[in-house]
Amino acid sequence: MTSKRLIGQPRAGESTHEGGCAGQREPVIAMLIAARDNGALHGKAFKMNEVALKNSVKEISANGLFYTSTRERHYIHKKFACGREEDENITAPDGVLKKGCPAHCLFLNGHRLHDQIHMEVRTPVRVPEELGCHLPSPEAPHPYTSSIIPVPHDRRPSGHADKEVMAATVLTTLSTSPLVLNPSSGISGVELAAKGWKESLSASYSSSTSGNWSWDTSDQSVPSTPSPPLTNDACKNFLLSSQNDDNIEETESTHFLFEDPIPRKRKNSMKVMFKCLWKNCEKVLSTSSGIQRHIRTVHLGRNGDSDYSDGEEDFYYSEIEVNMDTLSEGLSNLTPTSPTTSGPPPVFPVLICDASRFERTHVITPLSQSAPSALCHIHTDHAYQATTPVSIPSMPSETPHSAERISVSWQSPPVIFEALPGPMTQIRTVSIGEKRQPVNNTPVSKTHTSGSSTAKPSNGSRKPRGEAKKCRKVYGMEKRDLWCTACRWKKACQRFTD
DNA sequence: TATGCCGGGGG
DNA sequence: CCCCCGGCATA
Repeated sequence: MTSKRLIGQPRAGESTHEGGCAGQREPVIAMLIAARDNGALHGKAFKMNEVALKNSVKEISANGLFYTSTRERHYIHKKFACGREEDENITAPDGVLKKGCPAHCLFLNGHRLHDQIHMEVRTPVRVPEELGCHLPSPEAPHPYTSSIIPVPHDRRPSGHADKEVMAATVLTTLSTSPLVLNPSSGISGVELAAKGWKESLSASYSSSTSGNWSWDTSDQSVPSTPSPPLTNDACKNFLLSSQNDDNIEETESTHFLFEDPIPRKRKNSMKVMFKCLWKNCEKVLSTSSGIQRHIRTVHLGRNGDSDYSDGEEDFYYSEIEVNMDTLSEGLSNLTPTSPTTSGPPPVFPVLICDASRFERTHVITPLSQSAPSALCHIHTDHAYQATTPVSIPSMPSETPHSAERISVSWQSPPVIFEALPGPMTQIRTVSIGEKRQPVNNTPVSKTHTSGSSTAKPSNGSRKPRGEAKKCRKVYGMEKRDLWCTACRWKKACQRFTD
């Protein structure tokens, strides 16, 4: 998973935990900031983040600064990382906010915090022009667009930590939920997510902050085409990893949440790389120092010999993991499966990597979490006539495995978020309905009953008898009224499919 | 032999 | 379309 480092995030070796800074309250707040002068943006609320901000942003001082804890900062940054990618799909009418813009603009009561934050910049910001360096492009992420604000550290009531994490998880999940993918709904993904947010969280987070937070999303919020936030690697991976609570390997995102500056144990096949995020620069180096040096010298135009770093480099590279094993394995599994296979379609990490871009992804199968059909034993008559396959309508059908995106789909829209009090919220996908087989997880997988390939293994038109106990066996002749309709009609049982 | 289910037919 | 059943294939 790709996770950008935060400004001010300690390097390897430094303690990142609270108190680890030995009294020096770690300045927090990495914010964002799209250099955006469009006044029309004011007032547009990015409600999705409203609650998150309420909880992540702990305090807002009179001068407009806000404080977070380290963990919150990570979360915030995470979201910004997501947002940034959204930005990449947007062509701002004013031409200001464009690809590569590192973050959004934060508004407080209609005023851009950006302006105020800049007055409090702790880190001396160097002006590249003064140093005679070049800017990669006018649109490239500008170093000044990020700021570090020194804040007292002990402001966070620790009791809220889990809620915040939960909030983060839910928010991120909502932003990538398949619900958002439905093109038929006129509601934007952001709004949907916001709605979910408010519904699920507003109760418990009534109003600890009276501030009128809003995120400006007027331009970047929703792509006109229903291209979902799924294209966002960062968000997606975050979601996926959070869904999979028993994921053996610690993903980058959890890693993120718990602020481990150094990847802990990894599988042998995992290779940690550092990728330059500078626009049009795909440089991938194996060491953080290397990538920092690269950024410093190549992009920031600083003296390569100098070890001085104000942390800006951190903002321009991301840590990625490259799993060679999974990569090859996943690709080899791309071969179509036999149409007679009645089990769950193969689920594998769909690792796509175009030549210059490495993205390690963990694709967690929702199938493992969906209830088996026998447990969702809802009696529906005329199930016999019902159509079995479930397809995700909004998934682009033309390129199931497009080179750029990872194909992930959920089997059923209803997603229930269980707001557990634990530090990590579990998110389960619950499928409802009879005989909804573990269905297509990727568009490439076949629809089980698709008419095209009924491809019988052998001659006859009769399909082999299933293994599962059918209604007749389960209920017996005496309870024939409990049978599914198909069984009653001596048709292929639709309740207990194999 | 019991079961699963296709094909066909009646209403 | 709903419902039923003859009859075949299979375990």
